[in-house]
Amino acid sequence: VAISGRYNDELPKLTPTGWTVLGFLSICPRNGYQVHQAVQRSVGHFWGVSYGQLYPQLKVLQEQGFITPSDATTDGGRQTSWQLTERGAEVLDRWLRIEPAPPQRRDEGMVKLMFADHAGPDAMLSLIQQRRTEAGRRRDLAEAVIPDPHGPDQASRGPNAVLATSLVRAHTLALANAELAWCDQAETMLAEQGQMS
Amino acid sequence: VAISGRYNDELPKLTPTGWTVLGFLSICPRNGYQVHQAVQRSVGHFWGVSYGQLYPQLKVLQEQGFITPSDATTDGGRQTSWQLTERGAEVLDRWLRIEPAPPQRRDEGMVKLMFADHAGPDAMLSLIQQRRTEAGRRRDLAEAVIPDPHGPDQASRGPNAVLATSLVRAHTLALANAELAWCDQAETMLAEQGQMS
DNA sequence: GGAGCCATGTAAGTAGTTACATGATTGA
DNA sequence: TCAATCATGTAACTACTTACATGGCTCC
Repeated sequence: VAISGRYNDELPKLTPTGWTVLGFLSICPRNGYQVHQAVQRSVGHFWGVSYGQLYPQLKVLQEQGFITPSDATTDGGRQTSWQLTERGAEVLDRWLRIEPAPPQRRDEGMVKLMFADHAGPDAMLSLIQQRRTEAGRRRDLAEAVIPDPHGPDQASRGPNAVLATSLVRAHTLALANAELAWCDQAETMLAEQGQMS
Repeated sequence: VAISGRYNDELPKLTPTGWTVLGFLSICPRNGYQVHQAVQRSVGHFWGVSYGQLYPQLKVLQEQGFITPSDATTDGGRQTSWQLTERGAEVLDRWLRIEPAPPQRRDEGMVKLMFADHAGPDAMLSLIQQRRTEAGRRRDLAEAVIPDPHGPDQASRGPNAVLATSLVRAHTLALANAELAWCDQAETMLAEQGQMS
């Protein structure tokens, strides 16, 4: 069934994390540790990358020829800084154009709230307050990140790169604020219910 | 090291999905298929339960003595309706009181947006529009669910049960609306950027 | 000379999805 | 009688996390 030499549009199989790593290396060369940091800082709350995934995936990316040790690895060579190859940039571009997997959420706190009436109003209140703290922290973190057009993450990228970063930040803020507003609403409703009984 | 007879506060090990199933059975007796439906309908967009998890977990729950075939299994016995045992209600209550796992998100679309400047403004726009459709669908679904105080899901539960359902619904709506608002904002910003270049 | 960060990895375990398989019941 | 829905399950696979292990560098 093979139509030889015509597999240009078949994407190599990488885990989602692998693609993410490739994406972060497309911004600037980094070692594994720095990739981890960058992920945490910028997309940490909707995409995690643990070391248990990171280093094996770096190896895979290299084997596929998508990344190569950077010229800038001036240090003794202990830590290796990785950069995209031309082929890496190519496949990344193609990956970006195919439809993303639908977002997944696993929100145990919300599930608990669904049944928390069994445990009484105090349990419900506690669940709401936990959300508030978490959402507040998320908002503060996102607010602290001011996209610096001259930082290593933005330099030598087009103006759209700054835009992309801003959009992601705005998204985090929008959702965090919505969550906080919901917390207020929820507490009010809970209090009202309490008065009636 | 065992202090005999004093392990009252150790919770049995179930997967998060197992607890969720137990929670849904605490509302009213159901068979596996119905649990799946109920989960989809009410918490589907932040908690999924696949059959590959569901049926094995039902078996575990039974082995632990947390659920038992319902008296209401009037049918020939082909499909079994499950209900909580007293012990099941007890452990559920304790599970509700311990702190929920932090929410997990895996949002590939957002990650792509982060790098989508490589692929051009059209790719960015497409990612935003996909989010819009998805968020719209989510909002419409949540809006359609009017908590019915007399339905099988609410009957014989206290007033707080209706409250809990409403809170979850409000949460879904709040986040979906925030997402939609962000989409508008994002498209505007993208258009502005386009004019400048 | 010790605390804390930088840096790289591996092994075992967990939680979950997908695809497959089967068959009964119901309504058009 | 055929399609759709109801109903129950298993096997293989995937992606990810946690815990562990190691060691260098830096600043106080």
